[in-house]
Amino acid sequence: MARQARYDRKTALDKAVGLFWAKGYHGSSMKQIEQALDMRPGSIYATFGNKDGLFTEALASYAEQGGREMAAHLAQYDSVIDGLQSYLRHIAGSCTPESQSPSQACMIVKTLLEASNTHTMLAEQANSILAAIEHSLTDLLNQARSRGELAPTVDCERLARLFQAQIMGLRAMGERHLTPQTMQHLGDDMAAILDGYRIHH
Amino acid sequence: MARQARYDRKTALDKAVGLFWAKGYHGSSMKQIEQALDMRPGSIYATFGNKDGLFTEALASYAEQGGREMAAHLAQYDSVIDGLQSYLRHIAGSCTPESQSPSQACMIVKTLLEASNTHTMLAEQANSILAAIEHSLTDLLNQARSRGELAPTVDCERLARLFQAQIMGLRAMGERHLTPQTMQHLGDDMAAILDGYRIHH
DNA sequence: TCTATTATTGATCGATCATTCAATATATAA
DNA sequence: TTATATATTGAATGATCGATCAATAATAGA
Repeated sequence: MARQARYDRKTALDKAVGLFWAKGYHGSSMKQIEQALDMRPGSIYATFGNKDGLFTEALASYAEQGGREMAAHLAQYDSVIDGLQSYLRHIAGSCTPESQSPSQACMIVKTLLEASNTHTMLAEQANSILAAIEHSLTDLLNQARSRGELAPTVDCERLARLFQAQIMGLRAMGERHLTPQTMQHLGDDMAAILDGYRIHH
Repeated sequence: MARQARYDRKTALDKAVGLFWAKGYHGSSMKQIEQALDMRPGSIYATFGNKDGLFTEALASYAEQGGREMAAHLAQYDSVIDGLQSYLRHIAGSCTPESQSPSQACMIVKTLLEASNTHTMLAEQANSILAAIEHSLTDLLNQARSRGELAPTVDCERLARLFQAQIMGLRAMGERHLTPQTMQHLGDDMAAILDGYRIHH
């Protein structure tokens, strides 16, 4: 009974992620958004409400995809710690000059830092995403401890936050455009930290 | 032979740091800058050139002050590693809700992430400041190694970058507004990383 | 006091900001 | 085909952006 939308919502969101991840909320104008999504203002506002709504959906989409990628990566390993170490090295390795991603730093962290004093709603969204990641990391580490991968004395919540902070630091360092080898070394050094929490030394 | 300036340059820069550190480059409008500095546009432009010039000077001022504070902190300790560990704990402890600083995250890192795809000049400035910090950390660690504080096999450049990444991650986590105890634990856990590089293990 | 020099002011500039909406196009149901 | 419903368009909105500059104020030397 009606005309069908020319634009696929998910495709549009992916393009929005590409722009917002690179330039941030304040750094992306509606003009640039129109260009990136190949949509006219009316369509954008009809579909996503406003710039805030589009950013919110883009950030959620980014987080979901990131979560899926991390889960897929960890699924390749029997050992949780092996998986997390490999994940750190993988992140370090993907921070190369020719990586085509819009930015090396995490979009969630970029949003948290950009919005904390300018756009409370977005900062809170970033915060709750990070809390959810922290929580699922804690679960994962608790499983690892139960399985005997980690020393029984390990505080898995603390280790989860330490790991999360490593990712933040690693990816922020990625924005410095260091050499691939330097980034790889940093990933290795961060991975080595986890060895200290394994059982048996 | 001429009228004297009503505004002290350093005082104005401190106020600019307060605003830019909190809200970032794109998040701070000239209107807000006028208010923060209690200066009218003409005076601001006559003194600092333009918004970019003011931000550049503010960032440099922030970095110098940060460098002085870190040096003062380290000077309290005979051991370099002790000093760096204490510095990590100090940062963690200052990320409390009642800390009156404009932001918990580092302004240099905030600038790097915000400007990397929107304002190349500012990103390059942030980059070179971080490179300078990395370099002086490397020097410091090399001294520590010579003094027998660190294992002879330690790669001090790598350790300097690992330490820098810890600070980035720690202060980014500070923006999450976790409890003081949680932040303190994170600082402790990061400090513990350095123990692994000491001589004797 | 007068003159030269610099600082400050604040109205104003064109550009760009996010957003709106009447007009138009396209699809489905009848 | 016709009527209905939804999607798209793009010019236009008022607000705010960073920046300018002529007018005014204040200080110094003569």
